[in-house]
Amino acid sequence: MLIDTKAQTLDLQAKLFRGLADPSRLAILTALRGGPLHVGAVVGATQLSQSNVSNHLRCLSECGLVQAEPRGRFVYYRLGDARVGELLQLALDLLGGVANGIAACDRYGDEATKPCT
Amino acid sequence: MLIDTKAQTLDLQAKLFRGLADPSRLAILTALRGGPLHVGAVVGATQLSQSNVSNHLRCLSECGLVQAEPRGRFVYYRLGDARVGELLQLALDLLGGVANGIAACDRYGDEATKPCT
DNA sequence: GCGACATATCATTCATCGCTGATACGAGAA
DNA sequence: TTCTCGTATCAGCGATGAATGATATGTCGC
Repeated sequence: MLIDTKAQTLDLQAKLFRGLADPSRLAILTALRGGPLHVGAVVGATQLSQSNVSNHLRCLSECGLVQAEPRGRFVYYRLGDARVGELLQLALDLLGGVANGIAACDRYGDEATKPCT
Repeated sequence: MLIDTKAQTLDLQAKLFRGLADPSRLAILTALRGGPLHVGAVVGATQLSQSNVSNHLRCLSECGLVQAEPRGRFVYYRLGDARVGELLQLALDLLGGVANGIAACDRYGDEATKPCT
C-alpha cells in the first residue's frame, strides 16, 4: 500500500543501520574496505571466532552489504556497494564531531566506554 | 592506550549506528530534518507515545545527534549536526540499491518485512 | 496560589540479538 | 577413496534494548 511506504522505509532504514550497529560487523566491513578477503583472512583480521564471522557474513551477504565469491575451497567476500564504504566513512567523520557525546551516552552498549555516573 | 584505538573507534561507530538503528528514532530524526520541533510536534509527527519520544530524545540529545533548546514551557529539538542528515540520506540512497536484500534479511527486526522462507 | 499543560523520569515487561561450542558440508590433495 | 582443511549451520545461553503506564517536575495563565 502506498500510504504505508513511509513506515516501511523507516523500517528498512533501521534494518540497514542495525546491520552496521555491531562492532563485529563493523570490523568485518572495515576489513573488507581494503579489498576482498576470504573468511579465514577476515577471522585473522578481526580476532573473531570462525563461526561468529561466518554468521555475520551470511547476514551481511543476504542483506547485500557484502558479496560472496566462491573460489576453490575459499570464499572471498567484498563490499556489496561502494556506498557501504561511504556510509562507514561518513560515520567516522561524524564521530570526529560528536564522539564525546556518543561516548557519554549510557543508553546503549558501552563495552569499550565507561558508563556515565 | 593507543593500541586499542581501533577497537574503541569500532565501538563508538557501532554505538552511533545503534542510535540510528530504530524506526522510532529514525522517524524522530527524519521529522527533525524539516526543522526544529517541540516534543509535542514530534509526537504528532511520529505517532509515538509521549514518554517514548521523550526517552528517545534524551538519548539522541546526550549522544549529540540532536540539540535541545528550551523555549518557554516547550522544548525545541533540532538535528545536532548536518552530517546526521547526510547519513540518513546516504542510507536512503543505499536502500535504493540493496533494498531488496535488506528486506530479505531475516536476521534482524522484520516488523514490516516478511521473513524469508 | 491554583489548575492546566508540556516534558521528563522510572520500573517493569517483553522481545531480540550476539556469542559460543559442537557439528555438518564440500572441495581439494595425497 | 580417504584425509584434511575451509566454511556453513544449529541450539542454547546471556545480555541488551524498546515500549508501556504511572508519576514527578516545571512552567504558564487565571
